[in-house]
Amino acid sequence: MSVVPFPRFDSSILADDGDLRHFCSTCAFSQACVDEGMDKSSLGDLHMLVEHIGPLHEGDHVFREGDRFDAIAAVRAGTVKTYIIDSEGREHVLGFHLPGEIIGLNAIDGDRYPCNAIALDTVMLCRFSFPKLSVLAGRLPGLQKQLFKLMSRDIGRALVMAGDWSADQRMAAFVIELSRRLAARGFSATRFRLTMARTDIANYLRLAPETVSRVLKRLQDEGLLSVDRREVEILDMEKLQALGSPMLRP
Amino acid sequence: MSVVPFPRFDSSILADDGDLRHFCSTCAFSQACVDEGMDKSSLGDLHMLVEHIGPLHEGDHVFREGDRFDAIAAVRAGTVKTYIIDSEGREHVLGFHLPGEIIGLNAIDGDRYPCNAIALDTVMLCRFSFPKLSVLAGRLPGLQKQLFKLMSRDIGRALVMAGDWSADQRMAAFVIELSRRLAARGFSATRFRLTMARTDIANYLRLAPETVSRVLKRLQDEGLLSVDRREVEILDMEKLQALGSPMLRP
DNA sequence: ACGACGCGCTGACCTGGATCAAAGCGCGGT
DNA sequence: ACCGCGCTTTGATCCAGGTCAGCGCGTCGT
Repeated sequence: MSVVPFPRFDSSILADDGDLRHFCSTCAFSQACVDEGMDKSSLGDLHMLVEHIGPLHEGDHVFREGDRFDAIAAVRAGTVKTYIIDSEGREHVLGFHLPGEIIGLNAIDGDRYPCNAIALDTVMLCRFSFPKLSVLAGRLPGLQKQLFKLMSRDIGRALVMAGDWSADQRMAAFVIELSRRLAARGFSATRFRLTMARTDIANYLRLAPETVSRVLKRLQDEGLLSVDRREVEILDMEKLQALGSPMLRP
Repeated sequence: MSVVPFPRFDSSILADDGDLRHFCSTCAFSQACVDEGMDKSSLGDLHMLVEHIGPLHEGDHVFREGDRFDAIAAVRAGTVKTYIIDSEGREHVLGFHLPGEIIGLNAIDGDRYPCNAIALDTVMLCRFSFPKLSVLAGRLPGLQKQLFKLMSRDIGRALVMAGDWSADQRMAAFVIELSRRLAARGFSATRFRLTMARTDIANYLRLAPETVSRVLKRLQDEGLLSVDRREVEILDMEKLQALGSPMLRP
C-alpha cells in the first residue's frame, strides 16, 4: 500500500481503491483551484501529490498537538474536530471541518501541529504534503491564490468567533454557518444531522453544555428550529438569521 | 509624488524621502522573507513594489470596511488598530498591529476589506500591492513561505483569542504578548507605553472598560505590574506568565 | 489661569451564563 | 428483555463580569 499515513492513527487505515491519481470528485479543493484560475491541465500535477486517507472512524485522531507538521488535508467525507487541551485541562474546540474544507492551515507557521484533529464520524481525507504543495503553488498561480484565500477566510472566521456575542447569537450563527456550509456541498440547508456532541458545540461556542441545551430548547419553543437529539430542522430561517446576523459577515 | 495611497485617508499624506526603492530597514517583512530562504538579490524586486506611506496621524484611517482590497501593508512605525462595527453598533477590535506586523491579511478572501484600520498614533506604512506580491511570491519561494507563515500565525492567534478565558488570563496574556512583540522589534520587554485607550483594550479582550481598569489595578496591587496612565512596567514576569500561560501557546 | 472635555477610576448593583445536582433516555451489550 | 453507561436535559443556585452612576484628574484651548 503506497499510502503514507498522517503521523499518528488510533486504528487501522484502509486505502480506497489504491489509485492515488484518479480524479477526486468529492474533494472541492481541486475545483476551487480551477475556479481561481488554475489551468485544468494542471489538475494532474495536483492529484499527483494527493494521498487518499481513510476511512478513519469516530474517535480516531488525524494528528495530535506536537506531531511534526508536513501536510494539510481536505476533508472528503465526515467531520473532523480540531481542538486543544489547555494547561488547566479544559478542551477548546477550534473548529469543525466538513467535506470540502481544509485542516492544518494553522500549523504552517511552526514545524508541529498546534492542535489535535479527531474524526467525529467516518472520515475520508485527501492529504497534501505541504512542502510539495508549496512548490506546486509557485508554478500554479490558481493554486497559490486558493491557498491564500482559504487562509485569509480562516483568519476572518476566527476573528468573528473571537468577538463578544451572546449565547443566542453564537448558537444561531453556528446553526446557520453549518447550514450554509452543508448547502455549499449539496446537502440540505434546512435539515441536517449534528455530527458533534453537545459538549463539543459548547466548547466551540465557549458555552456550558447546559447552556447549549437551554438555548436550543428556547429556539425550538420560539419556533425557529426543531431539534430531536442530533437532528436539526431550521423552521424560520429569517428569524434565525436576524438573531445571528451581527456575527454573519456578508 | 508617485505614492499611491490606500483607498481612503482622513488627512494629508506625506511621502518620506520619495525614493521608493531604498532599503526599508525598519520593515521586518523583507528580512523575514530572506530568513525564509529568499535570495537577497531578490530584495530589489520586493522593494520595487513597496510604496512608503505616511506619516498618518492619530485617528486617520488606513482603510475602511468595504473599501476595495488591493494591498496589504507592513507597519513601519506606530500602531494600527483593526476593528469592525457590528450591526448593533458595537465596536469589536480585531487586533493591534505594531511595527513589523502586517495588516490586511484577512481581506485577501473577498475583494473588499472586511474591517477598518485606524492609526492610534503617528504611523508609517509599507504598502504592497497584493496582486503584484502574489506574482512575485510565485517566483520567490521565500516570499511565498513567509506569506503562508504570517497568515497561518494569524489564524492561530485568532483561534486562541476566540477561546474561553477569564478576564485575568486575557489581560495577562495581552500584556505579555505586547511585551514579546515589542521586544522582538528591539523595544524594552518590561517597560512600554500602551498606545491604545482602555476602551480599545476592552473591546479587544471582550471586556468592559471598567473591568480592564479593575484587573489592571488588581495586578498592580499584587505587584505583577505597575501602571501609570498608559505607561506599563512589568514587575513580575514569572507570575504574569503563569497567569496568562493557558493562552500563550509556546 | 481657568474651565471644560475626555478618559480613566471606583463603588453599588444587576444579570447572563456557569456550576452543581439530579433525573431522563436512547443505545449497545449480554 | 433487561441492565448499565454516557449523553442530554432540567432545575436551583452562584458568581464573574457587565451596567449604571458619579467622581478625579490631566490636557488643551482661550
